[in-house]
Amino acid sequence: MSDPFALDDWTPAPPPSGGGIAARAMAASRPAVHLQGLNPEQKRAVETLDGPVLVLAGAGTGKTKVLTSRIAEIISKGRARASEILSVTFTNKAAREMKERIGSLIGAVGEGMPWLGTFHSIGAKILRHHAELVGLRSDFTILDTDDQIRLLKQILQAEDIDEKRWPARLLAFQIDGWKNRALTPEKVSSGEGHVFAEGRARELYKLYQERLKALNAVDFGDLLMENIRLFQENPDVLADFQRRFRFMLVDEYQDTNVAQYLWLRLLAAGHRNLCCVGDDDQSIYGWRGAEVDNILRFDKDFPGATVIRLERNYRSTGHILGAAGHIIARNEGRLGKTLFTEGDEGEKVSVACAWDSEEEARMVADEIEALQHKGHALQEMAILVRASFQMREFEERFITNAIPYRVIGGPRFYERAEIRDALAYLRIVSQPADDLAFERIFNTPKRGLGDAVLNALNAYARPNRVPLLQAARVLVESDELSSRHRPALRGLVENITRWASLIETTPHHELAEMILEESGYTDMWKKDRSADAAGRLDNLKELVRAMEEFENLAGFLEHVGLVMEKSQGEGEDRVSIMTLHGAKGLEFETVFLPGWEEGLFPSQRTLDEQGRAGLEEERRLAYVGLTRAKRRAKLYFATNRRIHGLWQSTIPSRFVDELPAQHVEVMEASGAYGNMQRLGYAGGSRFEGAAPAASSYQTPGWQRMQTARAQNAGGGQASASQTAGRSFGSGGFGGGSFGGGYSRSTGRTIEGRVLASSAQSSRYKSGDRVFHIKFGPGSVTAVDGNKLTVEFDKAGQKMVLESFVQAGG
DNA sequence: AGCGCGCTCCTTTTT
DNA sequence: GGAGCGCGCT
Repeated sequence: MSDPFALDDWTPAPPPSGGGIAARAMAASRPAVHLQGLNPEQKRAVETLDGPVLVLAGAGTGKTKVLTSRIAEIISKGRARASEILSVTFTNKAAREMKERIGSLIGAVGEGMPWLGTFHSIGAKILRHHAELVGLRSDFTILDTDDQIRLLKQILQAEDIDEKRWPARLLAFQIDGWKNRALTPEKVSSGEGHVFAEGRARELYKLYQERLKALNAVDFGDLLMENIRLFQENPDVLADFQRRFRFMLVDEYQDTNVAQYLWLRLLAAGHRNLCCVGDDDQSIYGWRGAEVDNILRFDKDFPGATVIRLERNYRSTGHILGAAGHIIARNEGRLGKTLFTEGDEGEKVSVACAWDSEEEARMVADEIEALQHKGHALQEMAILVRASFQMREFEERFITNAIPYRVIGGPRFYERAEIRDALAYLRIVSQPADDLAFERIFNTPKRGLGDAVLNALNAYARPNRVPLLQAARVLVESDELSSRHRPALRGLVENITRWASLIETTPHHELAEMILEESGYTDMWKKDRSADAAGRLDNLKELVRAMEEFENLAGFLEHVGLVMEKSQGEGEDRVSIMTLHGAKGLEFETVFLPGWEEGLFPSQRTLDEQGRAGLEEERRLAYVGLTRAKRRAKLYFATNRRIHGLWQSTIPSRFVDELPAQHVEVMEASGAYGNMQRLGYAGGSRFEGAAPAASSYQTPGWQRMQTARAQNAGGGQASASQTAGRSFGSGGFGGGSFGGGYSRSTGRTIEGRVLASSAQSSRYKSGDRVFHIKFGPGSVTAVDGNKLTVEFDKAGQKMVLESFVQAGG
């Protein structure tokens, strides 16, 4: 097995040379490639190496260029080796991009950037190396959201908490929230602990952490939180890392949460060479724990920090920047930047009104076709929506118009049921103690094993503190199971054992193929008549193919949860459909922004839950959307929209009103739709009469809109109260991950319901009278470890487990 | 153990 | 409007 922590990687570097002579000579002898083409601010951001630096990089100002050039600068000046630079990103995509760009900047040296990665992958790497210090083994499993919820469900059931009233998802959300703030169960304030299940939240959180430890598992939040604990409890370990990381770089700093901030602060306390790059105006992840405050107070957290603003935009036209800048200027509590361009003004941002969402989609589709005829590539166009339910309408329209499109987002590859099943097989083979994996595949494909068998396994496993697989091994040798269940379970156990024995000798992707074949898993899908079965089989093949890129099974499993992504039809000329969130960091010639209506965008729910802060975040989202456009931004709103099945009349988003008239052009309704449009919005819209004059922007329509808005809000439409009353956070998490019903039938564990008294070895001897739950009274005739041979009064001679009998009878 | 009905929910998403 | 989930029936 290759060790990702090559010893060399961990030996302290020679003392900092402050720019070795050789390095300096090299730097002087040839022009520094990485400094070419940087503007003065960028150059300053690249060359200010010492001390804390905050680079406020507006949209399209060359942020990634600065980050990668800075790394090149550090290395070429000989200030640190590649292995002494920590650079963190949020997504694997960003990390990959940086690796590629560094590679092309500094060539072969770039290969050795072992500490470039996401917060989570770097956290995992550190944790694996010091697992024992936080009560884990180094082969710990990383649970994803799905596993997390399954585990919480078990705990809720064991604690007799009504899952209807207190859904596991809500608890998961709550726990994630605490972990985002680096709060261990002990640190959760008792007030906050009361938010769930009559004040039992804290206790449940604690139970959950105990279960994780028992399973040798961590969830995503732990990857950071356990790192912090590791550092705080082991100053020597922390000091090692502080010494090691001579330079630290952080991308998208505005998205960091409290835990990430603490982690960075601990590590940066050594050399203090921390460079954070971000844009407070693009902070759109507050709802999942990001603290804009981190970036706003950077210079207080890190006294003496150099703050550099990048405001020269290389992406968008003047009109687009003007519109975006005017909107974002309404936010309070920002550091303040004004983007400018030396390019042309370009086309004005257009705003158009549709009667309903169907017409909106049609207008967009027509526009796309018109642009296409003028020779524009579909690849350079994107539809950015606020919520994914808006996507369907566009897909339908594009299908009828035969416009090729791709939906970005959607369920991720490794969240798909068939992939998770396959991974569970690989996990149980590679880590026999992985109970969650065992439970998942235990009756998938169907083997006639259900809750009854799982309960029996647990009844043995828990008191004896052995994994379920081990319990199964023991139980199939006894008569505890009916003649129907035993062969099925035995078959599974023997298969797993055999597969495990092949790990060392069989190439891992071949082993995977063998497992999927022999377990009957591929057959299960081959027999499945549903429409998506073929796609699932393809996905399984894709999974096996992806495995080939990894060195071994363990290496693959480590990365799959954190890193794997689905590659979909890249390179083809298609229109992209995605959410505004998903569009961050991307750019397109033409951007369509539909659904600018009150309630949808800004989202009513965000407003209800987070008030002013929520509104500002929505406004940043609008800013992000507009600044994705290089040459054309086209906004739309509909006057009617079906929400939750009912038609509702809607009013234009306040963000439409916030657009500056001089950068905006109001589109006239064209052709057949015009009439409908007026019908739909009698009297309210400044788009009525459709005079695109700037003046129509200022007051009259605005006043009426305010009235309409007030009426809408006051009119007590169910939406507001309904929304407020609903518990939050229950939606979301990759809807499709649990696909078919089959995956649920793996059953659940009733935890803590121990059927038999606890087992101690050799409690019984020959001749003892015992009572068995199933077989009734009998006499022990032989003892073999924890297995008893009993002559039952009614059932005859059986071999049973000690933990299933009681003395007497 | 497996199917089918009916109830409830319904932003954004990474790791 | 539609999908998922749980329960209850067979």
